Amino acid sequence: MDSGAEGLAQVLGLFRTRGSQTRADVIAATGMARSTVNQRLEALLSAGLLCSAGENASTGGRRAERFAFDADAGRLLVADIGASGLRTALCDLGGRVLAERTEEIPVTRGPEPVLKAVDEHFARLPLPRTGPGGGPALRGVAVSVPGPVEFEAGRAVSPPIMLGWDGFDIAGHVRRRYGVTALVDNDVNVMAFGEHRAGPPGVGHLFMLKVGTGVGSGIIADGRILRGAQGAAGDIGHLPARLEEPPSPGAEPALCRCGNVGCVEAYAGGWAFARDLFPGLADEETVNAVPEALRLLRSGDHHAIRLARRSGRILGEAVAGAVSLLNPAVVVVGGQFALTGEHVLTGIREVVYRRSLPLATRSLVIRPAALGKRSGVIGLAQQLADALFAPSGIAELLPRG
Amino acid sequence: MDSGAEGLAQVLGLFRTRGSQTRADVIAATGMARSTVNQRLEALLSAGLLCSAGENASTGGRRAERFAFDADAGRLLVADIGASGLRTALCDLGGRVLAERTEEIPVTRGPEPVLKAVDEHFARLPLPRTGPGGGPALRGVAVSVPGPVEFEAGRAVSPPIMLGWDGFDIAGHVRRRYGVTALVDNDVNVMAFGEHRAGPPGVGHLFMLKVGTGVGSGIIADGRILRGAQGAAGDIGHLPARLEEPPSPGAEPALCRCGNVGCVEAYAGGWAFARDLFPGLADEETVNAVPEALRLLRSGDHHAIRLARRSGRILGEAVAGAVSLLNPAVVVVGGQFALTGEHVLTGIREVVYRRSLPLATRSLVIRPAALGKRSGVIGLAQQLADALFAPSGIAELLPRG
DNA sequence: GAACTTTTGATTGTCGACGACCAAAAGTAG
DNA sequence: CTACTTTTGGTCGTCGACAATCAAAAGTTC
Repeated sequence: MDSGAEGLAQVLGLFRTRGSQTRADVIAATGMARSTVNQRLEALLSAGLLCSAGENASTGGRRAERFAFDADAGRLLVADIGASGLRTALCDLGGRVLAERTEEIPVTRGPEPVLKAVDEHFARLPLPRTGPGGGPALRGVAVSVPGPVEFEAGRAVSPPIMLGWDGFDIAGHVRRRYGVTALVDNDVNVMAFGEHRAGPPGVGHLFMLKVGTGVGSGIIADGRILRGAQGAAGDIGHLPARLEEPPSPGAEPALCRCGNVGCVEAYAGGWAFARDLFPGLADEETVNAVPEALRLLRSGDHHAIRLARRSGRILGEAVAGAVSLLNPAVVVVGGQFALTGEHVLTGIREVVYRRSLPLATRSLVIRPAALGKRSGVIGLAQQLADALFAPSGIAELLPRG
Repeated sequence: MDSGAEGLAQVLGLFRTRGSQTRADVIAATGMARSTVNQRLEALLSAGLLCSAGENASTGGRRAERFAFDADAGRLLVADIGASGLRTALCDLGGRVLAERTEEIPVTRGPEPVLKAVDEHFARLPLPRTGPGGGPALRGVAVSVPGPVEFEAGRAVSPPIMLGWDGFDIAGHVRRRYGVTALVDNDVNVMAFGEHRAGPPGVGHLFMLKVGTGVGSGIIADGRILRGAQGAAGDIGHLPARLEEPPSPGAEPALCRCGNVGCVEAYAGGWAFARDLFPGLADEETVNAVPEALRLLRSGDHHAIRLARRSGRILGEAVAGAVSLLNPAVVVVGGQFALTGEHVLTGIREVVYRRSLPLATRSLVIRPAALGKRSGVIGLAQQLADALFAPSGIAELLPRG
């Protein structure tokens, strides 16, 4: 029954994280006996999860054979559902994007229409029709949504901006439709995970800030996603904002779409940026005006730049708090608004390095998302691959039960 | 070499967390074979780590024998070093305090004098002179300090308020002196751990706020202490404070002892409370005036109560941020200032329930430290016991290597 | 007291991981 | 070509975990 699933996962994990390895490398890294390593390698090779990868240069004798994880042994479908848009991708098992599609669709339409759109994307992505000999098979599907997720159950819980999604069993929906492993997570969590994996190994503590239409964050602590008791961790966007100038007398604090007032998002999110850039806009119009606002920012409009920089500083205040609390090694900034020019990032840096404590900032790196707009889909694929290749799931991938 | 250390630790862990168990319980919980369970139990019994604990009521046949972790199989010495005081304890292996001592001594004296004071405490605690037949042996020593700690190395790093401790190898010092396992951690981390273990099982996410002379916090995420990249996580005390009233024009933001201005601690910590309660006090005197200020608060002085309540609200603003970010299941409030009456706690509750998001607060519990002033020492003992009984360390506790 | 339950102790054979050993393969240095 | 290195593939005995079995011990119910 067990038959070394633990060891199989350990060996496979080695190849997934460290790339190609020789037998001797595996023995040194795992501490397993040579005979055991050979057994595991043979099993993984015959399952098609490993492949030969050339030979080492000789060090005086016979050259050592290298093996590598075969990312082409299967395919993953992922859907990164944002507040206002959708990005889907076909990935290999290593999390590389082979093909992708995007679409503008507000998540507020509700689960059925949005997941139907996802299905259409998946149908049009060039997934090889999964036959026994017809190319790599589909191994799993992963979906992220812009709100809290009860991770084990794969369902959305009390999402503030996802009308109609509360309690919807997303994982069940997907699993029924595609008959493979399904995974659901929060959108910023998966971005954080993607950036974490893309970064240098050994960095276990990462803070991801997403500044798109709204503002959210994801936390990697000790290499794992920090979800909190109800899966609601990382909600930095609805913290009360600290403003640089004292509010002018009589001015009311900004109303936020979460129903509260004075949230970070209500001053520094993408929609707040559009609202401030185009005064007099109706409330319903601000969200739709975000793309236009970003165009203006990209074109170098001075007023837009000033506003973006100010957003960055307001965000910086919140991030500085998170840095003091979590002491991450790196802060990654992503999302459409933050990735439009360097203005938001500059504002964030300005405040964080001034505000946070010396020990926490001494070697702190604040950088834009290395994966750009693909942080989410890549993070989804990485997390899904982790789930597939965990000791509990690895048995299914081997032949003969 | 290995000989089932993994399994031994697993079985022992079962008894440590769930109390007394029968053989059948262990088999059900671990999934190990009966023969294996018997082997492990025999080993642990002969090592004196388990003991017999009566029998079950019969369910129709022979009564099942119960076994329990024998907390008296060894002793632990722990020292909880705070900013202004020291609390040491002799504990059993279950973390129960058998004897304790306290002393007022400022940590700023430096490592040698303070650790010498710890040694004197240890010498006076009724530790049975550890002989082969002379009572339970000393198994480990643990120390906590009020500043960031590089946990693996067991040394203090860049502590803001611990002059002269930077880089001091506390664990090495202790290990050399007592020749047993030594563990060093941050004071609030160990309090968080103690409260976490004392609370109901299954609560993996806890936020600990300590309000004593200063202000600090400790984070339990997924059942483990969150330390951050440099061991500096949890520094809530030196976040910029959000004040309820707009600062009066011309008023300068409060100077903090960390060198910055406007920190939470500079408005809501114990020394700030003393400063505001006794205006005109010299800077050097405020810290020493804290006990007197707490006496006044305890006596029901109206002004003191108002100030304490205000401190609570300022702390609440910071805690609300942490709650949104971390989504803990419970917030525990400890420290001398917070434990003097309910005033500070009331202020915190007032703000957190108003400020934080519905999902995060729906089932959030905010409670005072269940272990009172002993959170620290008990947390130290618990953590030390965990380290001793981990798979890597369990071999040393068994006879015959 | 007899029949039935349940726990416990002891034995045995199977299987997988390990480590030691040997021999073949592949290459380098002279 | 020869001697030496290094990797690889295989065999084999040992040991620990497991599962199955049997028998004794302890207790309940009738």
